[in-house]
Amino acid sequence: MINKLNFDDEYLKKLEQNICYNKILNMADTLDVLAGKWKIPIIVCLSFKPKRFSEISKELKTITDRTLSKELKYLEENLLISRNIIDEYPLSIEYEITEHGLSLTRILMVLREWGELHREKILEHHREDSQSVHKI
Amino acid sequence: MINKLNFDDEYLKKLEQNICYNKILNMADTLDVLAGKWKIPIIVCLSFKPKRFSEISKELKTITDRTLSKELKYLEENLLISRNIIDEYPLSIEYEITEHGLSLTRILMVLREWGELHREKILEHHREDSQSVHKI
DNA sequence: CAGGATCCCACAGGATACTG
DNA sequence: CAGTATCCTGTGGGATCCTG
Repeated sequence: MINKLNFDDEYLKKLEQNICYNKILNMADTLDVLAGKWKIPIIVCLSFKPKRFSEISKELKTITDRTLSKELKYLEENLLISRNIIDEYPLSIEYEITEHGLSLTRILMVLREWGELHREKILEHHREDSQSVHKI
Repeated sequence: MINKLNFDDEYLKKLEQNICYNKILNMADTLDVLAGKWKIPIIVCLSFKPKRFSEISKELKTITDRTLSKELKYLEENLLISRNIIDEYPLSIEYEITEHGLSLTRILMVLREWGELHREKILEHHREDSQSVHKI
């Protein structure tokens, strides 16, 4: 989670002087937690209520067991979800979003809002493009 | 930029009913704009002032020309930066962040803040772990 | 049911060399 | 200077099969 961006030493110094370096690292850390195809869907899926492995798998139908397993482990290590053993025999486990996981809600809201804005911008720009083509 | 998450049709329906589907897509779109090793550093680098290809390359020392070229094109297509031709002979081009690009500032702030919080959480958790080890 | 083990492919991004 | 073209490698994640 540290120095994913691989700046060279000299630039790091500059950035550090600008107090910029750690800021960029923190951004990268957050992106890391949300990166990939399935982390957000899993988080959203669990944000409604705790669910079991097979339930999540069913809801996100196209996810593979392997990937779901890895992602759940990752999210647990990052304290975003907890893995609760409900029954020993037969084995029954429930995944639940933590408070820390819920603190991502604000991020997701902001991401969603900007995504909407961005989509508008892009569409608007393409409309202008096709208009100017017609003008010619 | 559409349906990167590859849900199957039935799940899409459910999600659509929950108005959840488009929200997740918008989040994914925003992440897409920020994903990868270099997009944020480039945006931050240009957010101070317009710069030329070689200047950016120098500041982010370890980036390759190929990657910088591709990323600049991507960011331009997404209207986050503009490519301004300063001189024809000799060729001189300046990259400048757009207003839309600056609107990412809020996202980056929120990402940074959560990244700090997250780092604290993780470190705190590891401290607890090592304490309980010492207790034993 | 809740996963681990293996194999495989597509794609991001680095290294290097070349061009208008 | 401002890139493009080729080649190459590491990694995310799918497919498939296996286990406590």
